[in-house]
Amino acid sequence: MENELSKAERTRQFIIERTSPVFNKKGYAGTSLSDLTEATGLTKGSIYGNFKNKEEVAAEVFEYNSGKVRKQIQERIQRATSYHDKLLVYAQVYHSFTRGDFIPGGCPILNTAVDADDTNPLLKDKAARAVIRWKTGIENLIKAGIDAGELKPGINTTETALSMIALIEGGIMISKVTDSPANLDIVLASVHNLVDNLKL
Amino acid sequence: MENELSKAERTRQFIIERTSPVFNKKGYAGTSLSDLTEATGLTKGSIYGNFKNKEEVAAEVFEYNSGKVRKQIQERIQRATSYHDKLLVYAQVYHSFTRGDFIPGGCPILNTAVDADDTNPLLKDKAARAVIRWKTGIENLIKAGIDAGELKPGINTTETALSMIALIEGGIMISKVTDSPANLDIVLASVHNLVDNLKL
DNA sequence: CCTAAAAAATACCGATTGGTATTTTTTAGG
DNA sequence: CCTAAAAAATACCAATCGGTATTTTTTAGG
Repeated sequence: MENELSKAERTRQFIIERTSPVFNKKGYAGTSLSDLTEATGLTKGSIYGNFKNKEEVAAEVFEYNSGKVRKQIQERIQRATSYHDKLLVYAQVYHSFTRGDFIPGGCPILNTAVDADDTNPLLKDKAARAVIRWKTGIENLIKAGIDAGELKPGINTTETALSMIALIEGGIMISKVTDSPANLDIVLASVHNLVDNLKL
Repeated sequence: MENELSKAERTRQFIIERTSPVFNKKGYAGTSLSDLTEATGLTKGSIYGNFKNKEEVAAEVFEYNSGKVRKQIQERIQRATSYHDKLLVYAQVYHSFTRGDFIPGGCPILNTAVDADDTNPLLKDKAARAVIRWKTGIENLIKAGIDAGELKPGINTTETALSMIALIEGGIMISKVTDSPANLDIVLASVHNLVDNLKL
C-alpha cells in the first residue's frame, strides 16, 4: 500500500474528524449513534468495527479537539519572542476561537468538563488532564520569564495560571450564551491586563 | 382547603425540587423521564399531568436552582454594610457552593449555559438572562459604590462585572473537573483581590 | 488476476426514549 | 357523607436508543 496509514486508521481518523463538531456541540449523552452515522455517511456496523463503543469515539474526539487548540497555542508561543508575548498567546488564540469556526461548538475543555464531571469518569479525567496541562504550561512560562529577567519575581504563578484559565473559559461561556463575542473580548482585555502586570 | 397552594401547585413544586439535582448534574438530554419518575416516586402520567413536557420541567428547574443562588446572594448583600463587602458576597456564596451540596451539581448557570447553548434555545435564553441579570447587579453595585464615595470613580464597570463572573464560573469549572475545591479558592482569591482594588 | 483478510453494510436485538389516552384513585367543597 | 372534579396511575404507542451477529463488499499483497 502506498499510504502510510492503514485503511482502518484512516477511517478511524475520518470518523473522529467528522463527528468532532457533533460531540462538542451536543455533548456525550446528547449525541446519538445516528448522529455519528449521519455525520460520517457510514453505517453503525462500520463505526463499531473501528471503535469499541460511543464512549471511545467521544474520548478520541476530545483528544482531537483539545489537541487542535493546544497545537495552535504551542505553535504561536514558539514564534513569540518575549515571555510577555508568549503569555498573551492564550488570549489571542481564544479570541480567534469565537470568531469563525475553528472548533465548532466552542472550547472542548469547557464543554467536556461541564458535560462529563457528574456523568462520565473517562471524559472527566481527560478534561481534567487538559486543564492541568494548560495550568502547568502557563506556570512554566511565568517561571521561565522570571528566570529570564523579563517578569516580576514575586508572582504567584499558580494563582495567575488558574485565573487566566478561569477568565478565558468563563468568558467563553458568557459570550456563547449571550451571543456576544464582544463579551469575550472584554474579558480577554482583563487577561491582557493581567499579563501586562506581570512585566518587570 | 386549608393550604394556600393547590394540590397541583404543590406537586408541581415537589417535582421541581426533587428533579432539580438530576437536571443540574446530567443536563437536559442526559435526564430521562424515568430519571424524573425515579426522583419523585411519581409516574409519567402524573408528571405529564402537571407539566407540558420534559423541557418545561427543565426550564422550571433552572429557575428554581438559579433563583436559589440569587436569593442567597441578595440576602447577604443586603446585610453587608459597605459596597466593598457587598461585592465580596459573590465570591463568598460561590465558595460555600462547592463545599457541601447547596445546589448539587454545581452552578446551574454554568451547567445550563454550556449544556444548552448549541441545543436548546429556551434553556439557553434563560441562562443568558441569568448571566445578564448577574452582570447588571454587579455593575449597579459598583456605580452605587462610586456614588457613595466608597469606590474609585474610574472603574470600568462592565469589564469588572464580566471578569468577576468569568473568574467565578471558570473557577467552578476547573475545581469541579479537577476534584479540587482548593483550585476554586485560589481563583476566588483573585476575585477578592479584584474587589479590593476597587476601593478608594 | 486471484484470493484471503479486512472493512463496511445489512439485519437484527431487547431496552428505553418521550409522550398520550384511558382508567382509577384521591381530593375537597357542598 | 356524597359527589363531581381533579389528580395520579395504568396501559399503551411508535420511534429511537446503543450494540451485535452475520453477510456482503472492498482492499491490497502475492
